[in-house]
Amino acid sequence: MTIDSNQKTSKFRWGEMDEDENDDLGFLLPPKQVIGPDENGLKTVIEYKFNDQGNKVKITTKSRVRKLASARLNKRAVERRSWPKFGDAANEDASNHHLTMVSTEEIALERPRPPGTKAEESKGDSLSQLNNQSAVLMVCRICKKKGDHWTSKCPYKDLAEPTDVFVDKPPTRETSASSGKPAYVPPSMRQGADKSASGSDMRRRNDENSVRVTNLSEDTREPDLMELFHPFGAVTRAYVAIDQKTGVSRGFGFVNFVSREDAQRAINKLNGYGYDNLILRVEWATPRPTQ
DNA sequence: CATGAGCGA
Repeated sequence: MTIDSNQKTSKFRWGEMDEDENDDLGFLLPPKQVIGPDENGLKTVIEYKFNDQGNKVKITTKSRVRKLASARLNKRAVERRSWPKFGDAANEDASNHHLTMVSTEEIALERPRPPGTKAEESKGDSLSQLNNQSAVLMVCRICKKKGDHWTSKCPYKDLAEPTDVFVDKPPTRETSASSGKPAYVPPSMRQGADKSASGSDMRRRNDENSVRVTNLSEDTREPDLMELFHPFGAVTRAYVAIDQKTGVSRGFGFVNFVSREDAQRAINKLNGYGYDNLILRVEWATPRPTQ
């Protein structure tokens, strides 16, 4: 056995068999030529190889270079060369122009966090200032106490005497003292208005047709629910319950439909439906106690 | 397994 054949055996690799064979005899072939790309973006490559019969063949490959895109890319790449080095590269030898390196810097990613929690410690002062401001703005309309609670939370809410604020006593169509013009009365409050139809029920949020979805994967968000449910009909709301402490999904949510029929069809179709490797449970939600 | 947040002067 010669030294040559030993070397050949040691560097033999199945995947590169053809290339290796050509490499061995490559010195017999003319060198590879690359011409262009020319003004039309046409690039020509001429190379020589031995075919299966051991005959020398010339291979000419023409390819079109995307002129505009490459020009644009090059311009931006050239621009980047003038940037000052940053990160770990800033400490490297400036004469090393072709520096590519793996950074060992620690880059802190911003994690999802529960709403209302501080992003950074330094913002504590401005946050408490903000709280103080809203406490001053908070004045209960029933007991007039400032900075303690909103009207809806007033301890005297149920036994409070009627306030001077218009609540359920519509002004009649009489002349307003200040302007001399008739005071505006909304149509639903005018005499003879159909109280049952529009009016008070209209401005209540429609939380009917509320569908509860459980067994959601942790990374399912409201847009995903929307996408999943809106083919069944108009969706007024998609909600995913988020854990207040950790900020991650609690694995269930709600979807509200305009029409009860659409909601029922969604339940029929999507209950037991496989989504993100989990089997969804979709059923009617029991209405929330505080609505 | 499991039933929602925040609004507001």
